[in-house]
Amino acid sequence: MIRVVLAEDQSMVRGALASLLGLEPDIEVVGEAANGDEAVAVAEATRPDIALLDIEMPGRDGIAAAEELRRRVPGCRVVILTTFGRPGYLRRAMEAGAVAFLVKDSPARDLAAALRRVLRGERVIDPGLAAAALSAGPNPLSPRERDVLSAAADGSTINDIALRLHLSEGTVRNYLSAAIQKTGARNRIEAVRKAQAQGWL
Amino acid sequence: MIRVVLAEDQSMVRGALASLLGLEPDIEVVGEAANGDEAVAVAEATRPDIALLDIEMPGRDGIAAAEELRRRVPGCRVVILTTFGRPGYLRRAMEAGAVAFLVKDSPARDLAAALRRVLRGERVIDPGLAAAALSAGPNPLSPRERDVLSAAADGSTINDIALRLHLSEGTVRNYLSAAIQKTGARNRIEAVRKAQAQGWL
DNA sequence: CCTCCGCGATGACATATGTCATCGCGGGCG
DNA sequence: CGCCCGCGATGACATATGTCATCGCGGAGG
Repeated sequence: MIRVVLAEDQSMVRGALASLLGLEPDIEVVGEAANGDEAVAVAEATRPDIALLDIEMPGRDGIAAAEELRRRVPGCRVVILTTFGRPGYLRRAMEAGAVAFLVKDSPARDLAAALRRVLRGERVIDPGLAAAALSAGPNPLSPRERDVLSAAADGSTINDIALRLHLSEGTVRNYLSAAIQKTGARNRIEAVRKAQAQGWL
Repeated sequence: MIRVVLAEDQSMVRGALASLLGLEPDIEVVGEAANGDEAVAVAEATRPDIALLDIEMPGRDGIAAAEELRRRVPGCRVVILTTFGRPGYLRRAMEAGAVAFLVKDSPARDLAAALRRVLRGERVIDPGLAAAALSAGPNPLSPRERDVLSAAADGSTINDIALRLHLSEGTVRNYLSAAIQKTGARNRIEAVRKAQAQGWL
């Protein structure tokens, strides 16, 4: 039996995925979690073969959970299952020790097949996505540029960001300007959207 | 048997939901669709008791599909199942003829229960969400203000929007200014986010 | 009939934003 | 050691954005 822990914040989707995996005779869902912290705790308690993690979750996200799991539950292989095939997500997931990266709009039947391949020691990554991640290159934003761009995402004004990050307004403008250049955008909104599409935030 | 057509764009989630419903002895998934147009076509062909529709789908969305279904397949009851419990979505779904509105982060076991209640003629709506929709009031944005705000969502500049909508720059600024006032925002980005959170776009 | 409201536009104005040059500090690296 | 790079800052400048007053048109409704 392949023992799986499932982490996904939307309960209905989580329950549905559990039922999908339950159809397979050789797969057993031994634990469920609604966020990254729960996922680590449940995996420590149940020692599954595979942790199937969503990325977008409140609190600790799936990628951070993957890093933690590598340390705390070494025998557990991490599979990322996410809505968005952002190149940056794939890169970060691999760096965090994931062995497979699946997107939710591939066919349902692929899921069980991927888990079996993972248990045989294979890595499972969509070839097109892998190519996109490689051709897109690494994240060009410096840590501080990322902070500022993230802070700008919700419509905050320069002043808000400066106060929140304890920076001068001019500095914020400079970082924002740099981020706009590096993303090839024309203003901060485009920069935020492009960076998010790449998984750089 | 309750005969259900399922529309959801992410195939893995769609397959998982189908398997979840398949566990119920009195429910049968008789058709699946990946977008609103397919949903209408499949429902016309299979005449299900219930159409279970996601809102966010490419092409015709779940709400537009609900309207179409009311005309084309009158016996079919529409249930909306969506990620976001935005007040404006609920309102629009009800106006489009939906009889139930479920959010994906309620427990998986609620889904089948809701479908049974719907078949008994009940409406199923989360009380808290209903209250939020009523207290938020109707969409205060005029159709044109919505157009302009939507066009601004991707980081387009005033000039881009003016060209795209065949308006003068000043007019675009005026509409944008009005939308900012009505949403209580401080700039267009906040206005876009607030309007989206309410389901006004 | 008159009024209100949405649509579309113009002009003027005050700020906010984006860009650039330039500075100092400090850590890593050949 | 000298160089580069990230961080933080300042000042100046050109645009972009947001606000306001005001106009005309046309349809809906008291």
